[in-house]
Amino acid sequence: MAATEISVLSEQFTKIKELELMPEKGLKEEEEDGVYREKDHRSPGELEAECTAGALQDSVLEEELELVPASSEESEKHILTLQTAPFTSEAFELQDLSLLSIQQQEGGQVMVQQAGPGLLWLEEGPQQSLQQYLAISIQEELYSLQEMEVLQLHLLEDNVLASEESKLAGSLAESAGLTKLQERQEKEQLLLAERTKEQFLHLGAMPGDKGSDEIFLKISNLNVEEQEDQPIAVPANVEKAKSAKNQRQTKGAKRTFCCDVCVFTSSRMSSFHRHMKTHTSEKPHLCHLCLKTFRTATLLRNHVNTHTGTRPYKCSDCNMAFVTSGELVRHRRYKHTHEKPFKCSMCKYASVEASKLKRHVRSHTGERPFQCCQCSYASRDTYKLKRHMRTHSGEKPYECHVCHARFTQSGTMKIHTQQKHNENVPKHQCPHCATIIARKSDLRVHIRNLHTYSAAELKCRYCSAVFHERYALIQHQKTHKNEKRFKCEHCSYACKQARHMTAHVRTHTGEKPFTCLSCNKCFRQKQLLKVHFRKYHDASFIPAVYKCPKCDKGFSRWVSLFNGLKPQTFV
DNA sequence: CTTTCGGACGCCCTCTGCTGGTTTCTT
DNA sequence: AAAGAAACCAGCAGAGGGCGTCCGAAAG
Repeated sequence: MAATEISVLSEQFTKIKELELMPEKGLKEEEEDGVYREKDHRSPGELEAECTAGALQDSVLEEELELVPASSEESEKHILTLQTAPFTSEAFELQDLSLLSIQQQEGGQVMVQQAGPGLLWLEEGPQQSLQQYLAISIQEELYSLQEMEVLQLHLLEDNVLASEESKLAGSLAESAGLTKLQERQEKEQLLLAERTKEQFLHLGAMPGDKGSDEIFLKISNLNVEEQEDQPIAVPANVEKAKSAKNQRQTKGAKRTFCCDVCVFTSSRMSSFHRHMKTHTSEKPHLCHLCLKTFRTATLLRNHVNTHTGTRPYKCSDCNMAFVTSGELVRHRRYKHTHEKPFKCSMCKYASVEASKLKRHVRSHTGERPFQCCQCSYASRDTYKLKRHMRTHSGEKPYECHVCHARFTQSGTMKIHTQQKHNENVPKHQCPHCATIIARKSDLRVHIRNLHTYSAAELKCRYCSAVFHERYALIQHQKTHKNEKRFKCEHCSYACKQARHMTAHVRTHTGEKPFTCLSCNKCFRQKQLLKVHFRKYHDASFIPAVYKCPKCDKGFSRWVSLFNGLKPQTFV
């Protein structure tokens, strides 16, 4: 590793050494909860064998862990392989791991506890000292647990660092799927390691108790020099983590090949090799049209079909055609046979695809796994969350082709276009009255407001009639519309409006509430006062004069002029 | 080794329905 | 002119259909 990198990492380690020592709590918990109960009676060698239950486990040279970095020579380099396994706590995330400390137990086992950000601490027990600590720096990224298995870890131990070479060798060492290429690289790295007399530490992780976020790392040294002719086996399988007993493999027993990158296991070597290819980026099949590469010839052929438009699987009932037979079968279920093999146990829903049933079941369970990162909204599927995110981004991807108004959802735009720019707009007739409403949802509001039975009595404003439906009340009140329902108590006068009756009643009472501020003269109506004020007190007021076109005589009111002309034909 | 098949995931679409602000009509 | 009611309208979310693609297991 370059000197500059060393200096940077040394600085980092300087900070690490300033941290408080971890308490022994982790050790005690471990003893109490019995996580290591099964292992306690075993020798370190057995423990290591348990860890190396991969295909090539027998070749691993075991060595009891030495976790005293201070005793290491300054030139010594380490490779730590972090072995992960499925955890009982689903909430476990790697960022938690990056906060862990590692406490060493007998036999090279270590317990992991919360420590400081980005650091892994190795403790050795009661006799703690800074010299006895290891710190592992994790690159500044988030990793899945699977990724952790191939993660390069820098072991910071005063001046001791993991080298780039160590990283490569470590990656190889942890890989149980040994392709030829990997094997070749491995040998090269082993030779390299031998030259530099590297010491390999193997760090295996195991799950803690149920519900616990703890993981347990098991560390052993791998002496490269002593296994140079043997492939490095790495504790790889997941079953080991689940049940130690099941992992033990004896001669003659059927072997299980376990992928250390994912949870895949197989009893057949060929299947295992085929699976391991999925973890490589090798895509030897090239599309000569777009230069895209594919892992298998079948995938390439299907892809080329998308270029050529070749869809060999044609539906006999419609014009649709598909690249694969599976697509055709599914299409026929959707469109023609309507076969729906996936049935909901809680309702009558059935679907063509399992994923649709899974999505549907969430409407029963209320599960909303897709949480918006900007608000409290969570959706039941990815599409709804994506659609919801437009409310935050303001994105309006749908544009009306006529008026160019933009919309967040296609359906909103569709109804806009239909009702704003189409002539043949479908209308919705209210089943209870003659009202026609453009939108079905608004018709529903109309029915809710006007045609829903009301327990409370709805009384007519003008008579004693009572109704239980708003629409009936309104219709009834309209019957009062043209009748002169305001009748004078003192004479036969009747009118349509209350304000007219108010003014009329004053003719009986003599009330004149409108007083001129200039001459104190009183009037029954506001309008009369207004006319009076203009005529007698407003100097700027110019009265209108209506002249007769025949004799040129002037009148102050149009009506007077009109009456004067009445006997004649007025044009 | 290739093909077939089914499962799974993702993307996009439509239909539906509710809500609240705005506009129009009525009184 | 003002107030209230009803219709209009856009925004938004729920539910589900349909298809493209990838993958692994099994069969040929």
